[in-house]
Amino acid sequence: MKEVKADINSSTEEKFKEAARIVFTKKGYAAAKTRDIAEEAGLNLALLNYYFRSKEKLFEIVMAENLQKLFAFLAPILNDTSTTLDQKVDNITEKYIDMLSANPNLPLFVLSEIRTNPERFAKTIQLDSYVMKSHFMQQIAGKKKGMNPVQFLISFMGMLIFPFIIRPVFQTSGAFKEEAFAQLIEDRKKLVPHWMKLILE
Amino acid sequence: MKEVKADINSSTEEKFKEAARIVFTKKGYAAAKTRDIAEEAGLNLALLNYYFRSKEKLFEIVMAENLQKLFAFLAPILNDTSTTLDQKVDNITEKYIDMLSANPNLPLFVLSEIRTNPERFAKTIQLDSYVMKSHFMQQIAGKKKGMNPVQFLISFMGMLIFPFIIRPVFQTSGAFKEEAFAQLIEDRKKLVPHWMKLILE
DNA sequence: GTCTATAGAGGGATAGAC
DNA sequence: GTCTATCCCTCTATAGAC
Repeated sequence: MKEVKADINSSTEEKFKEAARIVFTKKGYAAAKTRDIAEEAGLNLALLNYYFRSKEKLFEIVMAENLQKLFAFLAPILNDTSTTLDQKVDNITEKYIDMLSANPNLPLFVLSEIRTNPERFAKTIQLDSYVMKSHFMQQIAGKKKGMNPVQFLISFMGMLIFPFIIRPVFQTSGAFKEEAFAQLIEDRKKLVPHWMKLILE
Repeated sequence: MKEVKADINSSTEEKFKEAARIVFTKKGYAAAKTRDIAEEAGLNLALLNYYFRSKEKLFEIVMAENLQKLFAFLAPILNDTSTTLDQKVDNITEKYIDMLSANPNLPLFVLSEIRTNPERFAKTIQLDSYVMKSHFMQQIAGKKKGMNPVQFLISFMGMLIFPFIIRPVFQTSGAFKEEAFAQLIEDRKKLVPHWMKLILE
């Protein structure tokens, strides 16, 4: 079914996946045409179906990797019983901002697709075990008695993710240059942990 | 859902616009079919083109009203020179959460469409005059010398908007019931202003 | 494995009767 | 103003040559 080539990253299959990442992320599933993807990959349209059978299948593969990027590496941090709450906040902030800086369009793309087609994700996302009942959440509950830990979680995630979501607005309105935005993001590595600790005190 | 008097709200044109709001918001521009909209409106497909000439035109009308809802009522609050910074924070929080509760899918829909087609919005959004240089931003700059007011603005907006954006994730993952989410949102009317004032101290 | 050509369905838009 | 029928282009997917 699949021929193993010398260089994985330049294989036909990988070219399609990379092109699909770009086109899907830019336009969304419905507006992305298989022709766009083939052109972006510099390859023939028929080959796309030869390798992936359908647009839908290719999308599922790309999206699975995106979800992996967004959620997977959080689990071990959230459930590390050897770190304090403050250390977790520092750690997550640093790692998440770096990851999002490398993939700035990921959050809005993933969230858009979940919104327009929730059924597709119903089985994929398992917040309950890894996040909602994590050591991290228990630490929050222990630290600040009156507070609902979910409130803190949503606020913290929002502090990290929202700037990337709102970026297109600043960009198209001309209110912000690319470099100014990058600097603003970088500054948040210090600001966000500081603020979140204020909230927890 | 909308049960107002005869004339305007039950006119054919208004039925299409209401149906378009629903279908566009649910599926996004590209995935929404004009046939879906006509069916949702309980009207004939040909009539859609008779009234709006094209799918694109109908979308522009609906989106203009959405942008109005999202941004317009902020301007007078942000530029009210008779209120303190704290009052503005309270005021915006209350009004914005109410508006978003009534239109929970609005933010993600609008942001998705801006992302997939930024050109369409380049002229529409004028952050500069009404927001970036507002009395609100000047008050922040005056209150907390070292801080970039934009950092505060993004964080504040994120605190208000992000829960609505992330909701589909909690919903599809089954981690949250509808009522639990509504309560969580309601609680934020108190929490968010409290937190934002901590950050400003 | 890679190509050209095309089948076949979907969907935006219009003609024309009433 | 509202309908039915239909045009016609676009897009996914496949057949079949090489």
